[in-house]
Amino acid sequence: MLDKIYAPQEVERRLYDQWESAGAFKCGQRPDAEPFCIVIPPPNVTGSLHMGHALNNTIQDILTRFERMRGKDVLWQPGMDHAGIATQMVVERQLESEGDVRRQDLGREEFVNRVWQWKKKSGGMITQQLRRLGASCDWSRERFTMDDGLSRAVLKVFVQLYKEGLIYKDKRLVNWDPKLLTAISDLEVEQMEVQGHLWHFKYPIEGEDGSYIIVATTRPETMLGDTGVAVHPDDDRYKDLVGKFAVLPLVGRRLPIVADEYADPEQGSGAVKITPAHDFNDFEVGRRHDLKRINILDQHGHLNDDVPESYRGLERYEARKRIVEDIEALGLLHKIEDHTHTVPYGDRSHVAIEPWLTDQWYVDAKTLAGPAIEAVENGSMTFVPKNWERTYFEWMRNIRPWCISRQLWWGHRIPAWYGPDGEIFVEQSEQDAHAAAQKHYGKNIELTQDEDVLDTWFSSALWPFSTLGWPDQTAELKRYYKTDILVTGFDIIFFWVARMMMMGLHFMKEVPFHTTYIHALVRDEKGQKMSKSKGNVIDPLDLIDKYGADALRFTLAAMATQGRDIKLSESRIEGYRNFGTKLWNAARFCELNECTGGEKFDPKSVNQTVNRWIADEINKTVTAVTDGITSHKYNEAAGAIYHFIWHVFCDWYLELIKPLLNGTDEDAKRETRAMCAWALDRSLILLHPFMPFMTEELWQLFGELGVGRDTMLILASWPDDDPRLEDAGACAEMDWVIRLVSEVRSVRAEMNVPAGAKIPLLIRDPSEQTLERLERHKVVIERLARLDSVRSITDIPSGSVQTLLDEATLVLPLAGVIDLHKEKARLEKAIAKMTGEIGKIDAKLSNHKFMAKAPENVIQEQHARKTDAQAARSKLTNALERLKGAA
RNA sequence: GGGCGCGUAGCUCAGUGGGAGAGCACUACGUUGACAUCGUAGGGGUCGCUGGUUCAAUCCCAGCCGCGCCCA
Repeated sequence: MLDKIYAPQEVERRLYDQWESAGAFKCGQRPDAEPFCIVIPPPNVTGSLHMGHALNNTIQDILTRFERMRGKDVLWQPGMDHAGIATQMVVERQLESEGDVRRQDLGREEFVNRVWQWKKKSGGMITQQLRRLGASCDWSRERFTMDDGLSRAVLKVFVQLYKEGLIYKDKRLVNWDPKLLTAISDLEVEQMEVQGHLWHFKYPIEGEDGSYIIVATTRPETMLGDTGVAVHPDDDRYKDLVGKFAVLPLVGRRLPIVADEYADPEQGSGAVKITPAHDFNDFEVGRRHDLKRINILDQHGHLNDDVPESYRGLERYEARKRIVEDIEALGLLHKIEDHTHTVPYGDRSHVAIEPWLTDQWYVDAKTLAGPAIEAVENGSMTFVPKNWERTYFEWMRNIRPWCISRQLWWGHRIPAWYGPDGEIFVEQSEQDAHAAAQKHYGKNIELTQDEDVLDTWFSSALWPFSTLGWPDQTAELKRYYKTDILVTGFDIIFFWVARMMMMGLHFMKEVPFHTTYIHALVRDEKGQKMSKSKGNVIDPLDLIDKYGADALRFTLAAMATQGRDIKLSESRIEGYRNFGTKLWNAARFCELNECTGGEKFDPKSVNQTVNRWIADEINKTVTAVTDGITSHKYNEAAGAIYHFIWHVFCDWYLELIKPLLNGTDEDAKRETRAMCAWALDRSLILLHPFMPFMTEELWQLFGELGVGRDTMLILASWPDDDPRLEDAGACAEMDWVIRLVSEVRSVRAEMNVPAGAKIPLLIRDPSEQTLERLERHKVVIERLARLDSVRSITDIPSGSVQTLLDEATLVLPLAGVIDLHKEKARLEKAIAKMTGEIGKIDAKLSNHKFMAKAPENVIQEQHARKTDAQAARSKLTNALERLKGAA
């Protein structure tokens, strides 16, 4: 006997182990089958499961399990990335707390060792958490971006792109993080709006005593690096000054006054100071006018030795204060205004980023983007929902060089070696570099390797082919590339999707996946993105502990509507937990009634109307669930199986078959048991991708009760839509039964007939068909509607309540029981509703434009509706008249 | 400033060019041994506002109001 209560904690662990140890997740076991491959968006090795992962991986697992059951050779490729900055920060913090040790104290090699130790001990917690969610990844193929194989891919890609001129070293302004002491890419910078000030300084004009040009700035401290002043060429106020020089206060440097369209006449004074070494826009202006670049900051954001002595070593905000004071003391402070502007912050360090002039490595993203744009334009890769392609195009068409070097120790070290004269040798190994150097210099010479490592996303960009074995031409690479679908959130389109497209097309000559499904972001109740720093995260593991993984997964799937973010509410999860319980109890019913299957059974062979009906209903559900998943409308698929199990199978089918199961017709009993078992099995199959644990548990338990199973549910076959099971007649008939029962129940409840009381049902004006149906379903109708008899009549007893079912009038003789006032009110309400309905239809039918232009079937439909409504109203009116007569 | 999206029942959200839906919450009543994590019945919405297209608009179009996100 099934336990009274389903206990997810025990079941989930046991079944996951069973699946994994049986090799159910492994790819390559169906060599003749069509392959299906998803690569996981590699979570960060320092990370733990959050709601975004839960949604992302639930969707991937639904697809994976679905396609596996459809018979494909499925690979869900798991793994993690090494998260350069995040991981280095974690280990540095650990060293600091353990013994006040800095990484520099250990040296590079030892530090990297410690990171690997950390990874072994504490990294990758998330892969265990994904197991708790039920993720059916092929863990035997788990990869890590710092693995030997993936590192080899990184080396090969870097060297090849360098030799093709698509990677180069350049001295440019970068986004410098003065806390983490590394460059970061544009994407790792967050623009934050802050309340600041606009300081207006007077810069004296050279050789014109008492004459000034006023410049406005949000960053006074950078004035020490000014090398020019720009005004708009059309700005009449300053026309005379162009070509002259200003004198930089505090420093004394001569600043050429140049005409440049970058200067906005509306902004501030219309004149802008130019600091080419510390501002991206100024850098461009400086380049146009050949202005000097003077770097005044060190790596920590402190003033360096290229400023007047008294400012050297000052921290940037301290310097700002001092400079404003000193300018004011000189009488050169014109005014200070409040000013809201955006300031770049590091997404990891949360400190203001400095544009800083350094040597860094860049990828020529513009060139690589070409084919990646084209692949989406020509449909080789499609976004679902489609409108995300606009976002993709927008970014790709305006893409800038990608800064890939990082001043870190944890990551793929850049395979570039320098000779004593600065000559660069980029090769896949030190040995090759030496060989190249030997050739270049004609002798053996000492080389030093570049100190920097690569952006983590550089290796992630190779993920769809590096995880499959590239650069080796493995069987898996051949079989599973291109992969089928990438499932991810929109926040990662630039970071990852775009870059995988570029690298995949360049190195594999084919897109990495034909579809990118962009799912919602799981937000908090205020619609805010969940983040640790905001402290608004909901831990999915807490929800799994409380409700089970199945309930969480089902909730996420049911809410995964395209184009809308998910605001998660716990009551919804509770509701779907209850859905699981409902199924569990239905299964207990099946067990109690020996509906456990086992024999070979053809659902087309059944005779009972109720059984033909449920076969048709299941068939419809197969179609709905299959279509929902294949069209990525997971909410529709989840809704379809939910509705079937609860509101068709449990609410009606099980109730309708109770008389048969308790009856004496052995053939009908046998048939019904078999059909019921089959229907439950189908339900388990269709629900499995969403609720893998409970369905597998029931599948196996019923296998033990029946004559066993050929496979675990995870490997069972997904059904096809089967037209043979369609049965419109049975559906119409059972629909009639259901409406009859519902109608009687409704009247009883409104008339306050005690739930336990059995009453007679009389039917007037029944058609032949109605009489046949009544005869066939008499027992179940009496049972479900709590009736002691059902018969047809010609005269309506006084004091009866009447209601309508198609052509027939249902009469409940409740004299003495009914509340006349209530019944009168009920009838009047029903009549009013019909009158309203008729009025609306009449308005249409009397509109000659409607009659002239509406399609014929719509007009027919309106006529039919009017006829029905009129008939209904007339019967209701008769009933009301009779009631008045009785009173 | 540019782009994307959202305003439908008390809450969270589906949906459709021709008869307004779900889950939760709420109200009443609980029988017939699968299920109180449940059953039966019920109340509740001028589908953000204003115009337009159409025989017909909650749905398509425009504008407005409110809200969110991304990019500059």
